Amino acid sequence: MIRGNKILIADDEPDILEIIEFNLQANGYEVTTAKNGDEAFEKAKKVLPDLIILDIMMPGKNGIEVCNLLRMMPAFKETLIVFLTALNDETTEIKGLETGADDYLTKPISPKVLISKINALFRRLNKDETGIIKIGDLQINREKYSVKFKEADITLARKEFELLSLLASKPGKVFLRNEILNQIWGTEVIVGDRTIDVHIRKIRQKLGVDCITTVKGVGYKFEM
Amino acid sequence: MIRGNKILIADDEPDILEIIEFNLQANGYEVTTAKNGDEAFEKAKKVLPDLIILDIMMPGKNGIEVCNLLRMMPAFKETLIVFLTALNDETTEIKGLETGADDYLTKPISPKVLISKINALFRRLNKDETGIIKIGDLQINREKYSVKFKEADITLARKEFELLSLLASKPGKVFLRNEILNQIWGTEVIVGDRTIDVHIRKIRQKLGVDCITTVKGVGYKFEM
DNA sequence: ATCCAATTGCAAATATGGTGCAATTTTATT
DNA sequence: AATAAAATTGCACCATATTTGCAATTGGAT
Repeated sequence: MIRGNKILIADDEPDILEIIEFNLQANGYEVTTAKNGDEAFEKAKKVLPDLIILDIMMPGKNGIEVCNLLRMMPAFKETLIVFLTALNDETTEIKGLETGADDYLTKPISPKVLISKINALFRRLNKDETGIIKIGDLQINREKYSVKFKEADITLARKEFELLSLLASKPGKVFLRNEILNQIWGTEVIVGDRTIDVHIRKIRQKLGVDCITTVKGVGYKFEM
Repeated sequence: MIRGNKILIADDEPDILEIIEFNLQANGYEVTTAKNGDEAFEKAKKVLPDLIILDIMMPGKNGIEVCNLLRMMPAFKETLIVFLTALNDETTEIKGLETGADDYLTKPISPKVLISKINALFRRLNKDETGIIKIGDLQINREKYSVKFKEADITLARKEFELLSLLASKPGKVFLRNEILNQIWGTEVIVGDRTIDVHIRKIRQKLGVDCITTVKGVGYKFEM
C-alpha cells in the first residue's frame, strides 16, 4: 500500500464487523470499528481513515446520513466511502446517487471480493503516481514489470517481483509473514513459511545489495 | 476533451436525470436531457450528441428500441451509446449485446464512477482517431489496417492486428492476459488462454523480429 | 553452550507458455 | 448458393521457468 491503510468499518452486526475486521487486518490494514452511525461519525473525525465502509441500515444515523455529514467537511472530501447494503433495497439505489459514495458492496459479501474491491479502490486512489516506485538507486515499475538497479535491468520472476514490490511499497515497514502470505498468495493457497524465505533469498541474490532486512521472529522489511 | 462533449441522457426518473446532468455539466460536458424514448430519439437527431446514455426501462420506446433505431442511421454509426440498467436485470444484458451499445452502467451508480466511465469512453474514442503508431522500424496504421516493418508490408489477420496494435499502443507495458481478453475479445466471449498464445505466435512469425516479450505468469509486452 | 529461527543448496513438483495439428468458424469468390 | 480460402480457436504434448519443500547448516540471542 503506497498511501493510506486506515479503514473504518461501521455495522450494527457484530459478526459482520468481526469478519471484515479480521480479513482487513490480515491484509495489513489498520482497522477501526463502529457499531452505529453516531459512533462511526465520531470515530471518523478522530482517526481520519483513508477508507470508510458504512452499512446503510444502522441504528442512530444511517450510513447515508453519515456519508452526507462527512462529505460536508473538507477533511473528508477525498476520503473513500463505500456503502454496505443488503441486495434488495430499492430505496437506497436512488439515494445512493445523491451521496458521494465511491462504491457499493452488497451483502452477503465474500472476504475475497471484499479485499479485492478495497485493494482496487486504493489502487485507484494512488493512481496519480505513475506506478513507479523509486528508492535510492532502485526503480520498480509495476506497469512494465521491471526492476532497475543503478541502470542495470534485473529480471525477477512473478512471485519475486510481487514480493519485492510489496516490501518496497512501504520502506521501513515490517511485513509480518502472515501479511505477506495474504497479500501475495491469498488466503486460499497454503504454502509453508520456508517459501517466503526462499523467495527473499532469490531477490537478495538477484539484486546483489542487501536491502531486505530480516526481523527475526517477525518478518521482513525493505531498507536502502 | 479532444473531440466531443455533447451528451444526451434519457431517463424517466427526474431525480436521476438531474443528478447525472449536474455531474456531467460539472465535468465540462454539454448536456441534453430526455424524459422518454421518443423524446430521446427526437433530440438525438437534432443535437447529434457524441454520447447517448439510455435508460432501458422508459415509457414510450425503451432504451434498446431507441438504440436500434439510431444505429440504423448512418449519422449514429459511430456515436457512443451507453445503457443504464437496474442491477438484477439479466435479460436486458443479453438483448443489449445484440444492439450496438458501447457500455453498460448499472444503477445504483456513484457520480464518480459515472464520470470516470464516461471519461474512459471518450478517451477510447479519441485514441482510435490518432491512427498511426510508430515504434522504431515498425509502423502500424489503424485506419488502413496495415503494418509495415522496414518498408516491407506485412499482412496480419484482424485479431493479430488488434493484438499487436494493443501491445504496441503502450510499449513496455505488460498487458495481463485478462486485459488482452477484455480489450480484444470483450467480456462476453469466452476463449481459452491458449488462444492468445497462438495469436502471439503468428505475430512473431510474421514479423520475423521478436519484439513481443513474454512475462511468465503475467502477460506480454511490446519492446523494440 | 544451547536453542531457535533464518539461510542455503538441492531436488522435486508444478505451472506456464510454446508448438504442431485438427476442428471450427468466418469471409471471400464464383 | 456452393465452394474455396483464410482466420480463429482448441487440444495434446513437450520443454522449461518457476515455485515449493526438505534437510543440513549457519548465526545470533539469551
